[in-house]
Amino acid sequence: MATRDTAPESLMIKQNDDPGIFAFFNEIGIIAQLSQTSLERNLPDGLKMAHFVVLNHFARLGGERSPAELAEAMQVTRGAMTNTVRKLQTRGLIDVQPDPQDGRGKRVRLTEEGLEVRKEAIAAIGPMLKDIERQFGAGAFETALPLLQALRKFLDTARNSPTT
Amino acid sequence: MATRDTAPESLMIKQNDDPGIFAFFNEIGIIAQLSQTSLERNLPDGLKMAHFVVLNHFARLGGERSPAELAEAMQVTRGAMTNTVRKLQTRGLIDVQPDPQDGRGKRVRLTEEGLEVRKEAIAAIGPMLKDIERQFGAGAFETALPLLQALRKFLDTARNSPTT
DNA sequence: CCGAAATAGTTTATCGTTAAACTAATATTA
DNA sequence: TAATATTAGTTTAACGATAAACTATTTCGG
Repeated sequence: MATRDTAPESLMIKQNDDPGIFAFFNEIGIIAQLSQTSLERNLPDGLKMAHFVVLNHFARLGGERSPAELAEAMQVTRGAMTNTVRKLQTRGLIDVQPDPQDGRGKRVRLTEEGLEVRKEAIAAIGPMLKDIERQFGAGAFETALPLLQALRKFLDTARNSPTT
Repeated sequence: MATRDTAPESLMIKQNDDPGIFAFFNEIGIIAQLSQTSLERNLPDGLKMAHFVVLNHFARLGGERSPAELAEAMQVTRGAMTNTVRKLQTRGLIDVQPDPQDGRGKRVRLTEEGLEVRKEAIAAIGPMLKDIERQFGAGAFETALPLLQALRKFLDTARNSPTT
């Protein structure tokens, strides 16, 4: 019995140990989730963001890459990139060849069909992005970008240094 | 044969169709992923962010909630919250009772052990957050927060309106 | 040169998430 | 009040991610 069926305020925290930085990461996580699912709902052919991002990388920067380089650029594990590359290859959106210089490696590049699908994808999600831009103003995102980029680099560095 | 073994620059995009807003979402996604795995590596007992966030919610705001309310607050599906609630309950970190007012519903609240574990979690990830704060200054995150919160609300609203 | 260490990529197990189908209970309304 | 619609919560299938173990090459050092 006792007072066991209410028990709320006694379990509350009074002190402010939820600084802005935690709220910040919290929002980041939720936005990432919501924006990803929103965008994927509009992407053609059940294309996922993981795939689109690779197509986009190639389309913007050209050339060819090893899977390891792609994993580094997208900041995912190589295992994850193995899956992404396999999916894109199966769909004919990228071309994968053994690296003639290195028996362990592979070389990946965009196919014309990949470029085409990427174009469709851009067209498909463009309106949604424009919508958001209209609501917040394009400048808002460009303003926030530097902090995000710096933070990303910091986290990436921290990840590769065990005891920091 | 043809010229099929180089094929790079012809597949490049010249026009700037990668506005800041896309880079923004790109960074958001990567930061979410990196920060989540970094934080989870330090959380006690293999506690995941999904679990910690629920504990934190209760600890900060007190009271009790239905699983549906929790799902709404965390911006995940109810199916996801079903899993999270089950895990937390199994570990004794929350208490789950049938809702006496509604035969379909449940009422969830924090246990003392849940509060304790949350405290340990805060202690475990605190240094990492402090580290980041030291690098960027606490103000940087508070400055960026309003945009993120507004964007989160926008995406949440858009999600619930099919044709926007 | 040859054995050890590093590197490229794959595989397996585990996990959290969404979407959609499903059960059970409550509201609505005709 | 009886039929219908809505709501709470669960379950299943599919998917992308990490982490860690594993294979196959290449590089490096003695």
